[in-house]
Amino acid sequence: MVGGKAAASETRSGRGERAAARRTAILDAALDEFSARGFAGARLDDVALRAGVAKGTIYLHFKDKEALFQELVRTMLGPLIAGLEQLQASDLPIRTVLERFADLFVREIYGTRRRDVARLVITEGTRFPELAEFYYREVVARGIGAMRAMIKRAVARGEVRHEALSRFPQLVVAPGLVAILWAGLFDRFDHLDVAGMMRAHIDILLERRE
Amino acid sequence: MVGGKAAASETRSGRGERAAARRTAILDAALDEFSARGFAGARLDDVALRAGVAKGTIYLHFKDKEALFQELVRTMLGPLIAGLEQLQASDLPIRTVLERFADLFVREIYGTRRRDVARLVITEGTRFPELAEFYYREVVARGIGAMRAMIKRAVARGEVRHEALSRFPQLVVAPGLVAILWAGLFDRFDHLDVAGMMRAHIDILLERRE
DNA sequence: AGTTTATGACTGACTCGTCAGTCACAATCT
DNA sequence: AGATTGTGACTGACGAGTCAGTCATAAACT
Repeated sequence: MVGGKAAASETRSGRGERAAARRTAILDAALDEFSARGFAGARLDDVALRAGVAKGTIYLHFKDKEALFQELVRTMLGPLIAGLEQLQASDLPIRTVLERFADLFVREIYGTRRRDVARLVITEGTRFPELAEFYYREVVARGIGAMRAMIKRAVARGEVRHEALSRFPQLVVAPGLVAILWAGLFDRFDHLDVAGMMRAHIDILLERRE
Repeated sequence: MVGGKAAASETRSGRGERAAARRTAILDAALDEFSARGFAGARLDDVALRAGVAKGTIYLHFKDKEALFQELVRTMLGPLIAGLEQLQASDLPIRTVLERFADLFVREIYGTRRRDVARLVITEGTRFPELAEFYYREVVARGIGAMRAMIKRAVARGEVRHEALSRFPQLVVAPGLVAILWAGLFDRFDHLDVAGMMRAHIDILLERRE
């Protein structure tokens, strides 16, 4: 059992690594509990239990319940921003951009636990003005801005006929939101083919008929 | 004496009327509190205070906190269903239908407190499977069904070129959802012209360029 | 090397505020 | 009067946050 969690041999990985692993375990458990019960409904006792840690340990890593929640969102959604900036920079045909965007969404958000984090932002955002602002500044404003810039270029090139789209980039993103919420609320009654919907959406925006 | 609430056969301003007024006051107050703090975060003491009623009175009208919440949703969203059914029955051009639909949405949902109720369903739905199911059956399934039927007719008539739209009626409704969520989360940073967005959306769906 | 001392990560029983739900009594009707 | 409706102090459970104490490991010493 080399490299077992017991770590009979320590070398460089003594306390620091162990602490980081615990932090991660707590964040993982917190995501499960917050997703299932919401911020107010989640119990830190349960988070501790699920993380295999004593309740007090949580407070060694996070100031309080709210800090744990915010840290969770930042940790999960932060890395996503890079991908956004990247798309904006490129000067590809709009169809390619939108297809990549949809693909990124389905693979990196809808298909992962980030979907639950996104749902948490949506459902708890109103009660965390600070979090909503962070999310707006770091993700939404940039995303909308990038989208708007790309659409304007595409309109100028004649790739997109609907000039109004650049005034309402939200229209481009709307189906993604629906997908996230539908998954949590109604998928058990009526499964939604998200990838198919995104494809249809792009075809409509770009006026490809069938 | 069984049908208590319906028996308003007494004096014009009898007890039945007073009771109904109290019930309404409680529901109003509950909407405020649930909207502001979510289901778990709302306090019945505050609901009572806001309604100008003693806490015990709430329990004369509603079994418990959850029943109050569900009753609130049912009361506010129930009447809406009628409007939906009506649109479905008509055989108007698709553009007219969509314009009326958008108008109905902006005036009767987005512009009223029903917007908050809708947000509550979205944000709390996962924690109330029963409510989510009610909402799916009574509103979503019917709405999606009606929309699908109308789009199919429109496609057959040549009014709509995107056949895929009938497979994903969610695409038609998506901007409405975005509007509701945007209002609660980001409107203070960046105001969204909802009516304008809905108009643009319809133009895109129906391929009117500008 | 072995032995001792220092460190701080970790524990979990405890405290203390909070809040859904109750109930004995009061007010208001008929 | 009796019946109905309303009240708000009270209770019991629950859960966030604390802290005195434990123990594995690292550092210092011999």
